[in-house]
Amino acid sequence: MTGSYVIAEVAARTGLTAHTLRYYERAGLIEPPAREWNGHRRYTEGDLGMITILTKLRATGMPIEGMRRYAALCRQGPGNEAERRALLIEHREQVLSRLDQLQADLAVVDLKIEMYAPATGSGADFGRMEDLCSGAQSSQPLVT
Amino acid sequence: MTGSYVIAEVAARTGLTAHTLRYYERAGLIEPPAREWNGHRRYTEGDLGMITILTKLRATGMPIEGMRRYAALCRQGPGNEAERRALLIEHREQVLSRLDQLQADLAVVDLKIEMYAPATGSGADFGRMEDLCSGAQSSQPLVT
DNA sequence: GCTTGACTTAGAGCGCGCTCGAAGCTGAAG
DNA sequence: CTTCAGCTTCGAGCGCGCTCTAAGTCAAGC
Repeated sequence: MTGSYVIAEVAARTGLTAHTLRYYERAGLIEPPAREWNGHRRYTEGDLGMITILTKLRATGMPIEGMRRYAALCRQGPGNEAERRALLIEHREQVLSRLDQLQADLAVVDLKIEMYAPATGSGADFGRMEDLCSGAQSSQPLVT
Repeated sequence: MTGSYVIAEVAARTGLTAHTLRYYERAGLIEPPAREWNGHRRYTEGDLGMITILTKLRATGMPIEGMRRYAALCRQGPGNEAERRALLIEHREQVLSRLDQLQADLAVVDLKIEMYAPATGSGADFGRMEDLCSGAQSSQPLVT
């Protein structure tokens, strides 16, 4: 029947390790799930869903603290959907600008790759590498 | 005369700190630059170019070790352009697949955002959050 | 002459996100 | 009864990429 998983099953389904799941729980990202009589965690389908969305937030670069805040809102129950939404939207904005930056930086790498291209008909001669990237950087924290 | 910078100038232009520049040097990413009589580093225009491309590699998620390998090839001098190119191309592949994954994960977040949308004409009723993300994950290391 | 500030070195410390180890309990299999 | 696998807790350790401290040198300005 749908809806009861021991930690190893959740690990298998979410791609996290059992260790990480416990860590997330300690960190306040996950509701402490119900326990069996012997103390073993029993995760519900809903837990699984929450964990999954958390992994997506993590995968898109949200720091643990942000996840914690989102999880706190969810735990508060209905009524704060606007806040949750705002949190996610702000995160999305950040991801999008990270994506933009990433593509810009990658473009420079691409240019460099072309400079290394074995002599093609296009006659790409070797410019000096420093001509590639002039001007001050964005002085951002170099987030990945 | 273009082409002589003390460390603070390089820091200003690259967005790195002087500390980080020295660290990169220690780590084998940067050629130890020439020194003035008093021991102060003097970076050339070429150094600046190299550092800049390194920051692009870093910004696109290349680990220090990869940068070190690229820098080593560059330091070896001409003749290994194919190798450098291959290294950069492999990196590009990785960045591109990271971008894909990032977009996929972001799409899930977007979906979630829509679920939180204030009641629109489209009548988005609240599905259960776990319906969003079913199935096993990619079990990837959750790279950012 | 003294202070200030930019540089030098070696090496320690930190923040993040896990990751792992040790010791202990339980239930089932041999 | 023994062994094994899988869970439990607590807390330490780790890898990465910086980031900072301390102590020293030198040059210029007041």
